[in-house]
Amino acid sequence: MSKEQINLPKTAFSMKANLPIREPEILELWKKIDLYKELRNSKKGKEKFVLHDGPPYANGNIHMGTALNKILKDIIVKFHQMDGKDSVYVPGWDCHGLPIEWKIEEQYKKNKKNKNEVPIIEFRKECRAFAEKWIEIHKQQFKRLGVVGDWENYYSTMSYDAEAQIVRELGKFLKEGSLYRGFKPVLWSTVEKTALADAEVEYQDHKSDTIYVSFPVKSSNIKELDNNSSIIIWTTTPWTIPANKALAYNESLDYLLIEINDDGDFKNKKIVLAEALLETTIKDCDFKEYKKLKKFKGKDLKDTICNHPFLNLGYDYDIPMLEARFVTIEQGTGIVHCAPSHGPDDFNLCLNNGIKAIETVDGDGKYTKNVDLFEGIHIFKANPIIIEKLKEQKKLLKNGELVHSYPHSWRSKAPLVHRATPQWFISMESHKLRDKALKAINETTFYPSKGKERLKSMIETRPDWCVSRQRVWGVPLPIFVNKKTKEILVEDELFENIAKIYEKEGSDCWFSDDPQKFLGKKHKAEDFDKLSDIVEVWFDSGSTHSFVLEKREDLKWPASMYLEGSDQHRGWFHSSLLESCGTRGKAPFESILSHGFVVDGKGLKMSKSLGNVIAPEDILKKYGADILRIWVASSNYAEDLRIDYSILDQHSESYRKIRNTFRYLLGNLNDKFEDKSLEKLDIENLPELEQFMLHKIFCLNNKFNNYFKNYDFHNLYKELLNFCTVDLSAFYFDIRKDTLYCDPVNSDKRQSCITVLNILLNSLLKWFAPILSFTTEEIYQLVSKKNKSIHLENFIDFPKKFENQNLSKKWSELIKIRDICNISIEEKRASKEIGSSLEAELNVKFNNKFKQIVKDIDLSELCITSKAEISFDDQSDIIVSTQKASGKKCKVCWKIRIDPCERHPKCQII
RNA sequence: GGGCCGGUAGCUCAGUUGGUUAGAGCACACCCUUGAUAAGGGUGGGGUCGAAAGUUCGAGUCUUUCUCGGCCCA
Repeated sequence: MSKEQINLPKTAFSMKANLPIREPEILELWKKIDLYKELRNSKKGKEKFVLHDGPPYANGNIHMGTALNKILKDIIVKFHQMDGKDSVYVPGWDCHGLPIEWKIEEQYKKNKKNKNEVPIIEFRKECRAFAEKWIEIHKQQFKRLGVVGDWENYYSTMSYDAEAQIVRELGKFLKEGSLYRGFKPVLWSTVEKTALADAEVEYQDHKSDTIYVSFPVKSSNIKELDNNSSIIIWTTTPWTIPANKALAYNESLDYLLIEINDDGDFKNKKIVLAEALLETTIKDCDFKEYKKLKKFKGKDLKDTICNHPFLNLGYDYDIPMLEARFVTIEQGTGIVHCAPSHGPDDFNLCLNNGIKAIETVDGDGKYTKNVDLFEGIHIFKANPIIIEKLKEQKKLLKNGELVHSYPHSWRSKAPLVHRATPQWFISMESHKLRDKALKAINETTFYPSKGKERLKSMIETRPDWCVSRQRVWGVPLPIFVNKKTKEILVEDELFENIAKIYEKEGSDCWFSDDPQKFLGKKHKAEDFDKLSDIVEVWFDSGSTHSFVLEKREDLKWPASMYLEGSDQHRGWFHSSLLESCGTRGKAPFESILSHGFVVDGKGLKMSKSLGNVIAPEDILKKYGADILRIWVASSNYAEDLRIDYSILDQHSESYRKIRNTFRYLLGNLNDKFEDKSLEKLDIENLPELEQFMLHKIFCLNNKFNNYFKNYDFHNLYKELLNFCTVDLSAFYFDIRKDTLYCDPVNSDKRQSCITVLNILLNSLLKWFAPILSFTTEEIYQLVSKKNKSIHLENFIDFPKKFENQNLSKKWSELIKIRDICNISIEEKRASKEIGSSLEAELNVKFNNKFKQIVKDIDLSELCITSKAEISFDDQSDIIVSTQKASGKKCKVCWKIRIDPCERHPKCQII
């Protein structure tokens, strides 16, 4: 009979979430109402927030890193939308490039098809289809995470518009003159006359000539290094000596200056070599008599200049000594001869020191006219000639042979060489690109702030940007070279003409159609060589700001934010910055947010061999997207993010707490939510506890805003979760159960509580919506008809009158008193004298100083006991004693009373 | 191998300019409740702050070395 007299919670919102089943239904709803369109309509004309999507590569299923990235983006986009902005999100994909080419080639190999027999056009079509297929798969996977965006009008780097604009962008660099032709070494087969990719290289044993060569010192900061001294190098490629441009040492190694006393070319000469390699070198060179003159650190070699061993044969340029970490004491002399045209290390070291590579060997393997004395000689026949010349110049200490692992062509099995081939570079210096980029970095906000230094130090030290690739799946470099003058054709009309053609039919035609089509009427095709290189893919994605942000009406340039993993400091952040600074003098972003990598529960990276890989799909099936979204929100993205099933289990526990908080609210509101005006609320007539809760809401909202402004989600989430747990569940909800269940439905006190529950429901729904996108929608659909979706709502602006610092201070004290009482109650519970706190009666003796605080407070209500007697004196602070409450238990409110229950006088039982 | 970043309770995270016995939530243990019930409440245990050395009256906070991990580069 008593059950009918109380107001128990009732709601259609189930305790069990069943997210893997329910979330797809919510996705259907969003599709049905066209949520993205609704979002745009709802904020038409409002200030825009544009998070520009860094395009993932359209290849392979998404992994945890991708999921993290997309969810983080979605959370931020939704926050700004609810903050009143038009927060536009256009997803994109990166489509060109080698990995897709490889995938298609793999398919060819499987089907015994020869790539060289397939027309480029056909090959490229297959690449395009492959990318398209993955875009569709990715789309579904991203949507399932709850990511809301313009999925119908996504962008891709292979769209005709994109390819056209990339040509225009390159045109800008060409016109400016900062895009120049240089040379860079690639692995080259002189048999097939082609460059080889890493995958086409096999390592086999090969017999090489070895030589020890002396480079006479021209000048040095080490005074003992006079004109009678030489630097000694060792190499297995004598034919690269004519291409030598520098010597490399390691600053942390110890070096020796020794004098040779044996008869021969080096009698009484001084030579330099690494101390650790003295013995092997002396032995190899058959020296018997020598003496050590000086020992010094590698760093002392700084600024030393040498002469080329062929100085007297016209090689009269300086050979600087450069510091390089790749110099080791494994073999040789601890000093490495550098031919920038014939080795990647050499090339990079020289490039960083302003020494450019030139074309020294042609496609057949013969020295070019750039090589004095040896022009026309094939490099594989050059070694004996070079060795002979070195002997003649008295620069050869010793020659020999060595069998070692060496790269060969997988097809012809011929040994390969590093050969400098023509490549296209964007200069960091010629038009002050580096300075512009560094300035732009200073004007950008970084989350976390350490990203700024990271990007800056990369830009400070990076060499010129090589943008050409000898592959086929990409945007062709729009370059014609005059056959006679070797000049590049740089004309706006040309670039615009090519761009217009690409806009219509894409860039495939570059490889198939008559070059005259691109040149127009002004030039004759037969006068020009048309390049077949393509643009490296980082230029593609670095240009997205130009064909997405600038071109689309719904976006803005620069973007409000770029958000990617921290590896993109070297990648997309970097290339976008350079492209934009080169063409527009400014960064294409106002802020950069970078996040760490997903690692396993122990902090190790995920790998198949460790067996610690978790796929987003597994999580969606077992937990649902909202749990994954909680994981994103609660992790500190400034560092690496750990995930395993125990971590996810923990987050599902938190989710249940949050879900039950909502369930309590909904149950007591009987699913009848009323969006009451906060301004009109008569706060002063509410009970103090309700006033205190409004104050709590107000403060939490302030914190919420601050955390949100700093994109500090893990603290924001923690704050929300603690609010649910500490302030609501264990405090307010627990205390107010009595009122909600047992007071008359329309009593002022109960109605005041209902008002606060309404406000709480509304607040929590909105605070959580960007994170718990599905669950908040589920609830919103249940209780609100105002909008079609929770995501169309705005955050609440709480009136200042909610704030009440004095009351807050008072209630903080009361909570401390409550804690003390609880300890006392617990003692009686432990000794089995009482069970429920309602079986307890408190006697609290306060110091007089508490009089003000406790004056109008019902301690029994605060501590959920049946009775509380208080008294005051001047002794100690607070003394609580608990005893079993005497009397009868009211059948309705379960309070134990000697007198009849004032609320339910007829329901007393024993 | 080099550069950068990081290591605080089982987990996710706080710890201002060095200043009392290092905090929160979750998890765990025990107890209560059975009118939020595959829920809810109470109490409690748990950390040589990655390791060592140093600076200091005093170090989770500063310095050095080492170690483990991550990203980038070679």
